[in-house]
Amino acid sequence: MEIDLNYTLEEESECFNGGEEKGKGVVDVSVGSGVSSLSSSSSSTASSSIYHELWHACAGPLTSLPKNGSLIVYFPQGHLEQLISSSSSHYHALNLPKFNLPSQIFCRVVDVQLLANKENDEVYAKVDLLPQTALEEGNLERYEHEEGVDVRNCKGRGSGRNFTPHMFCKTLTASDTSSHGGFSVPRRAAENCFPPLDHKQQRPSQEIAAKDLHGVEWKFRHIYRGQPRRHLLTTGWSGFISKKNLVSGDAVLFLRGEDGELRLGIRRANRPRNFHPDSVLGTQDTPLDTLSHLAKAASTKASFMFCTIQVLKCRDTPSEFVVPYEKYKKSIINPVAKGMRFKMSFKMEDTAERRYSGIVIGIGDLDPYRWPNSKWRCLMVRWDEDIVNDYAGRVSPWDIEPSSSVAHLSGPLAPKLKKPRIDLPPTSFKNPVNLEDGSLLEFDQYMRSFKVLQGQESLGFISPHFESCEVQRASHTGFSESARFMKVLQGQEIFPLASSLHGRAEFHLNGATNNNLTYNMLNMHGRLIPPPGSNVNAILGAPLHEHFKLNGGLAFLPYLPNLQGSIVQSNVHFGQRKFSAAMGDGISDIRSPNSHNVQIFPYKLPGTPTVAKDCKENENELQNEMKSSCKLFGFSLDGEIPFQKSPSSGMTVQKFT
Amino acid sequence: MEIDLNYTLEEESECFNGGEEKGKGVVDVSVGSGVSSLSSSSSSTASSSIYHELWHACAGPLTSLPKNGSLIVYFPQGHLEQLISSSSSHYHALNLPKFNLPSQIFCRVVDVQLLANKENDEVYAKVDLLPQTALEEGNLERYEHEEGVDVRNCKGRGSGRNFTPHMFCKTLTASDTSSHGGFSVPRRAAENCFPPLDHKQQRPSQEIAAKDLHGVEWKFRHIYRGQPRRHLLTTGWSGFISKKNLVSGDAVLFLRGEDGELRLGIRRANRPRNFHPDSVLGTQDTPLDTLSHLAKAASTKASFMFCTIQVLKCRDTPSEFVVPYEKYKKSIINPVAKGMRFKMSFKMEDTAERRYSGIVIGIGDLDPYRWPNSKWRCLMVRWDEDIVNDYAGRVSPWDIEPSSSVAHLSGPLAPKLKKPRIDLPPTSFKNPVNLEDGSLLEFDQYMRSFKVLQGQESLGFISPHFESCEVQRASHTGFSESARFMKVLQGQEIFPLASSLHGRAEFHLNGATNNNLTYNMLNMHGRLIPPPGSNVNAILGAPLHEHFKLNGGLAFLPYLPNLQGSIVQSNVHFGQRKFSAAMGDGISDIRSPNSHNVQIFPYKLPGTPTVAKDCKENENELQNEMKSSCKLFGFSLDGEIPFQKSPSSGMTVQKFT
DNA sequence: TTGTGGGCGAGTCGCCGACAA
DNA sequence: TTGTCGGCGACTCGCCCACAA
Repeated sequence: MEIDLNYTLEEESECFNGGEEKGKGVVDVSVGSGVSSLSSSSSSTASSSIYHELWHACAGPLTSLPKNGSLIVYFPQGHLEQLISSSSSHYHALNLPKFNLPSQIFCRVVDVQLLANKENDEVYAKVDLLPQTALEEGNLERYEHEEGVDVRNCKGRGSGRNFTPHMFCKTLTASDTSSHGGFSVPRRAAENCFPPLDHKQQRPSQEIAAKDLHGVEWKFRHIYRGQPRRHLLTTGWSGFISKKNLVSGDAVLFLRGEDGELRLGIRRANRPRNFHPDSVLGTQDTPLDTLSHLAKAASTKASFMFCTIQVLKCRDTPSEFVVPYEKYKKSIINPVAKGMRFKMSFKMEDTAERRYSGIVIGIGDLDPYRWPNSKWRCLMVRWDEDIVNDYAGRVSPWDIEPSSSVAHLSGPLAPKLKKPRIDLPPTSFKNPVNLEDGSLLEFDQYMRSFKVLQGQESLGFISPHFESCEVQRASHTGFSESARFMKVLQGQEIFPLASSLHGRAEFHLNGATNNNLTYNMLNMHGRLIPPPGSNVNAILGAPLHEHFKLNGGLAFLPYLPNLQGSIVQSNVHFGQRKFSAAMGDGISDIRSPNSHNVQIFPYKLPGTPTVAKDCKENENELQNEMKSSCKLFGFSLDGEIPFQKSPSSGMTVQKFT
Repeated sequence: MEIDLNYTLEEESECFNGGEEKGKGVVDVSVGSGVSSLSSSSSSTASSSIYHELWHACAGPLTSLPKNGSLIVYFPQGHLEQLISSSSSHYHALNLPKFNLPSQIFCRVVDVQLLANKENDEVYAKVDLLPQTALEEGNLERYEHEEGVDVRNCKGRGSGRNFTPHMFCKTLTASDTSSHGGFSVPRRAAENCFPPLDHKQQRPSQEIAAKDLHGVEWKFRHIYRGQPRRHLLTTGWSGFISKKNLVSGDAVLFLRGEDGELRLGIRRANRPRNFHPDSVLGTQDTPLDTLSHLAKAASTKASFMFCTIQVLKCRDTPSEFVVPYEKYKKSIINPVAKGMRFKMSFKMEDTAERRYSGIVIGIGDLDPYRWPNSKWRCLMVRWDEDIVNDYAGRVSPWDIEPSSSVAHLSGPLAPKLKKPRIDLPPTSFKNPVNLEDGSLLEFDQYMRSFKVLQGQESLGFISPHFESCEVQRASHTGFSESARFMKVLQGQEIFPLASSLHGRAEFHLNGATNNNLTYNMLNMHGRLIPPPGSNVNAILGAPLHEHFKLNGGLAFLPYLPNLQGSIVQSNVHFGQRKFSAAMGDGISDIRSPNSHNVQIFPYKLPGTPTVAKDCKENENELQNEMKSSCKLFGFSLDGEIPFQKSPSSGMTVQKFT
């Protein structure tokens, strides 16, 4: 007899989309004696336990959560960093106001809830924190058995070899996700997790039902057929695939509870974030919410504080802004010094643990404007090996274990400085991070060596129009962040002069004819460098006549999607003259780099009243200015500069097509 | 010969979804000599003009825009109000920080751009404003021909009767939007707008192509067939419908330019906003962006300011926060006084204009915390007729025309006060706004009459536990806003004691046994009232044993989706005791009112250390407290109070199912 | 003149075993 | 043991007209 599940599935899907009758939208599994509001009939503790397991299975092996009741140190800065990197890119750290929050807050964890995003099934945790206002750093009595972090490992991933007998997790194949057929269940998995079939029948089949993290029940037809015989999920499967937006490479997992109840979850492949930029907006928490939330809690001295932690599966976005107090304390007791060598271990996706070593090359604030004197990622480090994750440039003191041997910066690095084997000419200098011997240079050392190589120290390189800025710090970190810029340049001729400076970022751009142009860009808060983890699809310093149609004086303004919505002031030194420009929120769409609509309002000299007043004048002046400057610096511009603009809106940068 | 457009349409749709090759994502039609970046071959002015028309056709007849070059007064407060009401409900006015911006800024309009949302084709305008810092109110010379607002009317809507010969607009029928067939083109429309068919053929057909606001070209097969003959769009149509998410009731419009170029636009039916709460998040502008933008502009005294105006089609969400200077000036010169009668005209959807009259019953700040001394909607008014739009309770001085006859409040209203024919007992008092004679009472008058009716002024009504609050204002406005609460109560027994007060909102709840309970609720900023235009799906004052399973002491906490994410502190007077509770961001999902997950942290008395510390204690105390209080006020609770909670997270309110 | 519905051909979905990795 | 493919039945989409409002 064939089982037709189509009708019931139709019902299910309606429920998932907008209905409210079955289950709660958000699963609430309190870690303590919490009641899972999804448990319908069976014992509440058993139900709670299987959800707990399902949640951790979905979260993956890398997830660590603070322990209920433990003392922790909470870093709002890190929290916001995570929120910003995970939420829509409309938010940018630089756009957030300064809230005058303490950079660290001592708290007790009073509740941990395991939740799941209703839109995309992404798991996250909500942690309620109770500030310990009476506690100051250090005068807190040692808490017995203070472990602070509750680590649960999900056993393995990928096909086969699951040591938890009642669970399996399979990475979806192309066949599994195609519209041509169903889901091929691994034999062992079906035998362990699904109810036994009646093998007396010729093609044994049954209906199986499994609830997801939201309590929504999914029904599938489970059949054992084919030659050779195999387990398949057929009817109902394609609906599941499309509703959950699963693609090959994602994984599904099934769990069987003690009572035989089936649960299923999904774990998406590590696709680039913002893959569906609009659908990820459905998250409940925005950086603004969190900030104002915290600010209010702080300003009113509320006894309770709420803090939602989004657990991310992406390895290089650490969610470690809730640090066990003991761990924090240890790192404070043994302060880290510049030049200190250290080790740090990373858990890998495959449950392995890798240890890397490195050296502390500086100590200082990540964001001195908003979070002065913060310990969050205050250590600038250089790794002995290449590391591409978010710990690349900066770590927090509690992340690392100091090594016994303390090296001085001038020691092991000096030899490298003496013989920098850089033989690339500057115009084709594509990747200055990885030098020939695979090592990394201190930034200023690199710069010096570079200048020596160029033999240009007194020539055009530091030309009269170069306004040297107060380099408060020029470190490997800065350099690494510059390298991020460079990574996306795709062969364009540009190299960083200095970056990650407090107050300003300087780029030294290479013109088409090997003449230099100093580009000085800073936003209202004095920082340009995108926050760690963000991708910059920047087009920096494209030669004027090659990539852009020049509609104004500032066609080389970079396209920085991360700055969308922020006000950026750029001061451009062009020849002897200095141009200032304010770039507004005109960058229209992240997903269409070709269609950015940057509005530039040039005002040639300080004091020039307005552009709107009389643009015609400025336009002509700018025209001449441009031409003479270009000539001065060796740009050859064929014919007239196409100088089109609307009279009142300044100028428009358009990509040349 | 049959024309197969499927392939080309496939191409189109790809372009629309993510491609970047064709056209700009956002149409830029500068009002001045701006260049439409969509114009490809034809004369730029003609192309610009037809886009201008298309934009206005899509915007509808109610849209008014500030004129380029004109002087205006800009009200950030109104701007935010509009942004908040149009964007996702994650934002709430009360969550926004105080930015210390001036409530009004004198500006010159330096550019107006007509734009369209890429996600949903919603039209909006971007207006660049240049603050006139030198100008103070009044010392600005009169500007010649200062009209300030550019009103363009889109001719009509709905089927038929279009007076613009080269354009038509048709509301889609069920057949038009079903997957069963194509689009039935009105005869006149096809003849006027589409290229003529070759009627010598038996079934004349052609391919027509039209560009939408984004410059994306849509191709359709246009055929003249059937018995009787009619014009149809077939191949290509269903793709358009599904890509644009059109449903029956929405409208499409076609425009033919001078050169024969076809354009098409859509105008969606006035569905309730937030119909697709997640997809509307795709808008570019968030309240935060705007606020920080403005704050920065103000703090850095930038010469330029950007201001994006989202033009809304919904009639009762005015976008009039950009006011022509002359209009503003007039309203200042002739100040409005309390008691003054006035007229005000509303443009209707059908191009008609209706005039309403009313009386000014008060003058004062809408939001004294953030925008003190603002003229934005500072007039509290009562209308002679029922008005349900956003002007119901408050208008701005420039919205109204003062009538010649100035009436005093005590005059015409006194008779009504003397004989309030209210004969509804308080327990069944469902709708106090519309009294029997259809008129409205002043709030305090209403309250007085009510008390007289009750004969309770010295009894339980103002009971010992009622903590009278500083009623800074009790006006019709306040009352009207309370009425909004009431509108959604659906027969529950509740009436407002006072609301829209500065600093707090008070509700007097009716218990099941006709005993009173004072519920005093305020958020951290001292305001509870939702912003105008928001819908409150509140469940206020539901009798304890009837609608809720009581898991804690505060089961009657209202469900207020608009407060999602905000911290609300509620002080509940229950018997002689006062309970305080902080409600966090636990309300989990707007769309599932049954699944709200309010977390309440009760602290019975000020000074009780924490809940987390030892909940058991408080739990028992609360149990007893609850019981005796209930007894005191005549609630009958059957058996034990089901007192379930997780030990550390306080209490949970669950809807009884 | 135009909205709705039945007829019906073409395309897609999804269940099946064959075959091979 | 299980991923992919061809075969093929069932279903839906969408073009056509009839019919009626």
